[in-house]
Amino acid sequence: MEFHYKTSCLDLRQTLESGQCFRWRRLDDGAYVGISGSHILKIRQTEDGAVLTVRDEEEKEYWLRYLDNDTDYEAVIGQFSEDRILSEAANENRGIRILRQEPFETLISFIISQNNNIPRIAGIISRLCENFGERVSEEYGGMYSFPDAKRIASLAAEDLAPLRAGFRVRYILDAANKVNSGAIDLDSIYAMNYDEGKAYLKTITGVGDKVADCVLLFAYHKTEAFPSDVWIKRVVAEYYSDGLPECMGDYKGIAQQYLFEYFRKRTPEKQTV
DNA sequence: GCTCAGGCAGGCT
DNA sequence: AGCCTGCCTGAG
Repeated sequence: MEFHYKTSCLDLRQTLESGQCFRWRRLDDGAYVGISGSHILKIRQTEDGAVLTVRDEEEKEYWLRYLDNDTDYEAVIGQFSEDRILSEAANENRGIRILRQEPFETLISFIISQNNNIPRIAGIISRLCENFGERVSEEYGGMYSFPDAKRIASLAAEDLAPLRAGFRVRYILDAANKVNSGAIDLDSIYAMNYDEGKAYLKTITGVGDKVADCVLLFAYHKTEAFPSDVWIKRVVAEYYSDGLPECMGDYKGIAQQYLFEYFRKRTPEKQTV
């Protein structure tokens, strides 16, 4: 079925190519195809929102949640208007959504992201899914699920060599083992506050402040998280050395995404694409 | 050869 | 607590 999702503040390119997710593919006609869990979506931009191609009503609801339909982005952007730079960044990138992704996939993806660049991160994740995920659909040349913790925990470091993930392999295995054994219960993090969730995630080897913040923001939608990467550190050092503006409130994570895009666009020589 | 990529662990002070 | 340093891999 096709569902016409009428909404503001949803730009597929800004959202799906923002670096918060790594598995969306852009088709020749401009539409995007993605998979999350066992859910598959084809989505195409329209003037007033997007058209979703899904199997049934239940799938539609899954994807609306994934796309963070419940957050009022207009209101958040309005709140940001008190800070000139943030306001400009937000308005220029008003189509960005903070996705609600699957926790385990998000955890592994951002462990892989450390000291790495986006094309390579996407390549490693793609090889992980093709080698160890399940081929859940023959559409679009074959769609693979993200392997679950049990599957990855069953592997040895040498099995993961084809990923070419380097020193991150032992982190991937530690995370999968902790989740598989129950030492880490990812579902329990939904009910935790930001500080609790961060401390909990950091008990996984290979998860530091940055990775924990990305997981809390892009999987659990804890918008207080402000992932501080090399780009944002430069921005904060130059414009917010006295502290982040009050108007960010509990939406620091959304502000971070706007600022990240805004400044990344303005330093093309640093881009790796 | 070199540096850098949306960092982190481990060791040091 | 805060500062180093090394790290797989591949592109420029």
